Amino acid sequence: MELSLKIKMNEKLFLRNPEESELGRKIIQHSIILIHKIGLEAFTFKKLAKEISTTEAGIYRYFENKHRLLIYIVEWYWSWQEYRLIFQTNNIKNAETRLKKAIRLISTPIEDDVTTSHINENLLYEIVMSEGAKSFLTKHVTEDNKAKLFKPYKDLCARIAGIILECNPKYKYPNSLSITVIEMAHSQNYYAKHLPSLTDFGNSKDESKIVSYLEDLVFSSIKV
Amino acid sequence: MELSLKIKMNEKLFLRNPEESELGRKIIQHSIILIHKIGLEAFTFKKLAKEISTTEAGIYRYFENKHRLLIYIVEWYWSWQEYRLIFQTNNIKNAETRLKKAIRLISTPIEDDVTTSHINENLLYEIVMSEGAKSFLTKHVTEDNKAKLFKPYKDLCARIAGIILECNPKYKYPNSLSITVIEMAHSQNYYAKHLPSLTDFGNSKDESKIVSYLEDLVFSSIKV
DNA sequence: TTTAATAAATAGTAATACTATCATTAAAAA
DNA sequence: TTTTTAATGATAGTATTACTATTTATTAAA
Repeated sequence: MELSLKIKMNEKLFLRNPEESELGRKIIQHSIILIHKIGLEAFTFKKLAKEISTTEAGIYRYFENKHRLLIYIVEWYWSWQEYRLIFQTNNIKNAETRLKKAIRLISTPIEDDVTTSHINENLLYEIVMSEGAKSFLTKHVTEDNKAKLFKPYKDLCARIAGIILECNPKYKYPNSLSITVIEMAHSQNYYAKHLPSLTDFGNSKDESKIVSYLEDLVFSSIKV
Repeated sequence: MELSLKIKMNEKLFLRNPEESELGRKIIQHSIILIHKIGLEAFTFKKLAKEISTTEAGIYRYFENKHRLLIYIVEWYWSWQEYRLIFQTNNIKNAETRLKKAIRLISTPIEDDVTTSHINENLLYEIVMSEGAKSFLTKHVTEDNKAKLFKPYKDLCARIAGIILECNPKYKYPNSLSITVIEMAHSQNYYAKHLPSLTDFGNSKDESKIVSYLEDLVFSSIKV
């Protein structure tokens, strides 16, 4: 059996669906590679076009601008994470076990669980870590939010918040705690790598310590 | 008695010290106003120059580029926060009381405690909330970090981590918890304002709820 | 086969992010 | 007082970015 995961993205994110053509998929694939390599600031449609032997205008036919493309790949990532979470916690009755699994999943990227064709989830994880926040830290968040562009992110947050509530129905801040864990899972990894004195994980790259920290944080808070 | 707080900034941040001239102070003052108004992306030295009736080249004599200017104002803010923390927790013996004070301080901006001349701390707080992370989310973090540009941020983190350790010397993640609180103090406020479903604070703008959440988070973790 | 739609290639524009030059003014040193 | 220095101001110029528009080529349906 050969599986191919296809995530349906919000149509407002693109002008032409990149999943439906060879060029479109190449745009996604190589924008991930290129943003990872040179960073969002230096990334331009012209450079991307060169990489995949098309023209700048060719890419503009798919995406309005690079910020929309960023939201596209970041939200694709969150959808993918929610899918992984659903898949991997399926059939686990115990809410605490599921919560632990969730924490582990969002803190440690690799473990390729499904072949998602042209998208390199590892690079994408690092992009989300270092560029992800930029997708909503703009003057037009409110509009973008109204257009439901951040739905996957909010869905994942709500799902983990749901598990938190299952563990302790009386806990008062499930959403805030959920987003705290999601954010910290990424930013603690970023700090460990680039600004280690902001963490207690040295340069050890030891992700299991980050998992321990987040588990401790969450389970202390909800007191189970 | 008239006090005027002057924070000494890392010299690598500027080409000419903006604190030492009328023009320099105007650059700082109006860059805060303008970034707050139109956002970092739309902010340019040309527009700033127009605001303060000087030329683009005039601003380039003070700052290499807008990213350095961003780091300057963001790190000024962290220095100012550390100053406030030291000042306001002075003479408080009890570590827990100090920690609570610290949480309250970084979560609620206003309470003008000192007249810092040309800098509007309120606007600055909102800039740090929405643009602050961009100062280190770049491809050149490592260099910038080596140049000690982020020292004020790291100092504040270390100071709060210190208080955490005073409360519980055995707690294993003082730095991570400290930076979690600092970050969340800002991003939960940002979410409450722009993406409320990611928090439990509705649109109520009720900062005291954020304080309660963060207090709960911290004191549950360190278990005192 | 013609026509209509789709995509690719080329060209062009306004704005951005700078750098360089030179003139003016004001303050400090000789 | 004159001279020197330093800061500012004014002007111009460049490469790149972020687009838009037009034309040309390709393919698909009538």
